[in-house]
Amino acid sequence: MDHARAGRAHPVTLREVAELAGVSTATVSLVINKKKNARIADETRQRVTEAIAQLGYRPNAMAQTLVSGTSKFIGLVADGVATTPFAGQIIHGAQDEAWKHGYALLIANTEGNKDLERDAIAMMLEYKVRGILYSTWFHRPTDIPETLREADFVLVNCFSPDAGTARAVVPDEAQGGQSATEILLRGGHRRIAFINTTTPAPAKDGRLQGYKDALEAAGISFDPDLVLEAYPDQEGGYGATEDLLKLGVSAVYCYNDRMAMGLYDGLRENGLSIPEDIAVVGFDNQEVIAAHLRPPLSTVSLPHYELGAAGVRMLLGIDAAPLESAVKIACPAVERDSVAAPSPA
Amino acid sequence: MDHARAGRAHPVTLREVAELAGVSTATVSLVINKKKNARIADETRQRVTEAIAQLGYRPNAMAQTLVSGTSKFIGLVADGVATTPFAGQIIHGAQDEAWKHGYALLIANTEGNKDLERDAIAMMLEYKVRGILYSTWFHRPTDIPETLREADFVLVNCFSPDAGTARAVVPDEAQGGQSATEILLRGGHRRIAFINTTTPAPAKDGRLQGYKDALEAAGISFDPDLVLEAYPDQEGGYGATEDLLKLGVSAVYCYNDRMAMGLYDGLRENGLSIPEDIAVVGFDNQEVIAAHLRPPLSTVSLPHYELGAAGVRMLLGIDAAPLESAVKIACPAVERDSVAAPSPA
DNA sequence: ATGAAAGCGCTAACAC
DNA sequence: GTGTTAGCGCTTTCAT
Repeated sequence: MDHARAGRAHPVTLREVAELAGVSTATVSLVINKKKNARIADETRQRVTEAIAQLGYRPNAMAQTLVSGTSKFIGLVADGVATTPFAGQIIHGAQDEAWKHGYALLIANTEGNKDLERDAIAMMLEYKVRGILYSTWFHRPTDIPETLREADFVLVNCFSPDAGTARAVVPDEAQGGQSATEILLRGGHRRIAFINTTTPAPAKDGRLQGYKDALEAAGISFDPDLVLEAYPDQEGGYGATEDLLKLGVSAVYCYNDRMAMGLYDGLRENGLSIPEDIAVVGFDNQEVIAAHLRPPLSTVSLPHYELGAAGVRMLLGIDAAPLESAVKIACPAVERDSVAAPSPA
Repeated sequence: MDHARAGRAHPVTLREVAELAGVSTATVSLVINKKKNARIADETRQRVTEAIAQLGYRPNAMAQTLVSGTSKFIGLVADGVATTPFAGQIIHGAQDEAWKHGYALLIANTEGNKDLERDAIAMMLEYKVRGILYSTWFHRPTDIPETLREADFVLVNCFSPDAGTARAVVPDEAQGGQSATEILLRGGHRRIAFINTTTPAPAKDGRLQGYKDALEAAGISFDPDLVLEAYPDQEGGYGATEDLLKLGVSAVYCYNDRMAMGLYDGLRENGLSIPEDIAVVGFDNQEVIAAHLRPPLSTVSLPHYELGAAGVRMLLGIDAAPLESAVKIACPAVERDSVAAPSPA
């Protein structure tokens, strides 16, 4: 029988294992860490392994870290990703990738509270994290807390207004906007409206730019009258219905899925059906919504998971991370049924 | 000027602070930890404080932990809370509460992978966590991994089938179901349908029980014919419309918000309006959906944030945590506009 | 009121 | 091949 539980009362130490196995602590350390050029007799290794199992020994990571100077932790400070439905995927992606490289995630949600943020960063520094991922729940410029610079860090889903001063990874809004528009273009639409947000943000500019790019590539000239603006939620989308209808378009690209959801209601109230009477695409690919609207919404995905994963890769030096400008992650199109297949020519 | 950044190259140690201040390391340790009965001359304390600031000293938490034997970490292993939109609030609640007591959260998302789970728990044990919160993204019974017992732990949003063997905190499904039904009862409805889920789970039984309890308390006898079942998502709710309409009820209580969302579509297609023709309430209070449906959905909240917070309180011994049965957290009603005020008598 | 010294559990030279 | 030993940075008696 083993003593797997012994750890609770009095943690088993390396020394105890060594004593039981009748070897020195150095030897035990060597077999545990499977050092390549550690020539250990098979018989000895055997005895040690047994002793470890028998005592239910677990290395004390704190002691290991103390010796090596740096822990196997990666800190993730978030201003609200844990709070926000889908941005939580940033955590998920970071945690998976970190784990893959033997790191554990230490997270702190600050809700934008600067004091809390400072404390969180201090805590991470004290625990000798390998580095810190500083993330925001929506893509935006951000100030970099002074103390953050004491650590190795990368900005995730945000970037510094002072270029060349920090590594960062953000979604490629323009490409996303272009992909969204292209879904409509492929559906045979030529006169396409864009309901943008009223709120200033990189996404606002990027998604509009992508729309223009797609139009241009298709040889359609941009018509500013086809761009509406509304608050980026269901109510905003619903409220934009009337103005949209005056435009005489056959398709709409919405700034986000929530607006598309509201627009669905507005359109339906006007007796219009999707995609027959009007095609719509959203942006964000907010699962609960997009996948389950009637009809399911074609949209473009905000790559939160990838942002988190890329962030740790950049932090660990696995992916290149230029200081000059943020790395952009693609926003892949997710086609569902809110855009009909093009009618045969 | 200070050397706040010095930490990067060569972390400042206690010893260096001591040297600069011209005192022993013991003294520095004392002023840092503000020991109560440490009589330190004001002047000395002053010099130490200055030295700390000047060098930008940060305690090495690993060394502190090594000495004390237990870290200021609380582990959170989740089978998918980071992945699932609203269950992420468990992380949020746990993190806030942990922080409040000076603990940091170490999280691991296992996606239900048992190997990963074992590794995650091992890692937490090695980092000498104060305890572990073992959580699931939906309320359900769960097996307790052997190694988990090596730590202090509490189950969050799940419970052990073997009663009396683990501390646990779960949502009070029955009370929630009762509250949901009561919203309808208060709206003057007497003939109320319940669209339950087809998937077996504590929620299925609890939410039904609550419905029965509310009816009974109102003196209405339970009619099994008024209970439908469907898959717990939008499509399920939409698909149940037809059967529901045959029941001749004036109100429906849906197993969750997603079903309610689908039902909205079904009802609308039948020319029925909410809440005039039929009142509906959901369950879960999934923000993106419930708050933004047309009309906004009255529902009952799954207390994820509270579950996380209560979990750490139980772990730290702040809240009582009986071993016999899971602690239940209330699911508060959130009234919006999908149920009309009762018509005056 | 402050310093000296032991040691927390582990790793890494360096012996033998 | 394996043991000895010196720390990693800190806390904590115990002296003084």
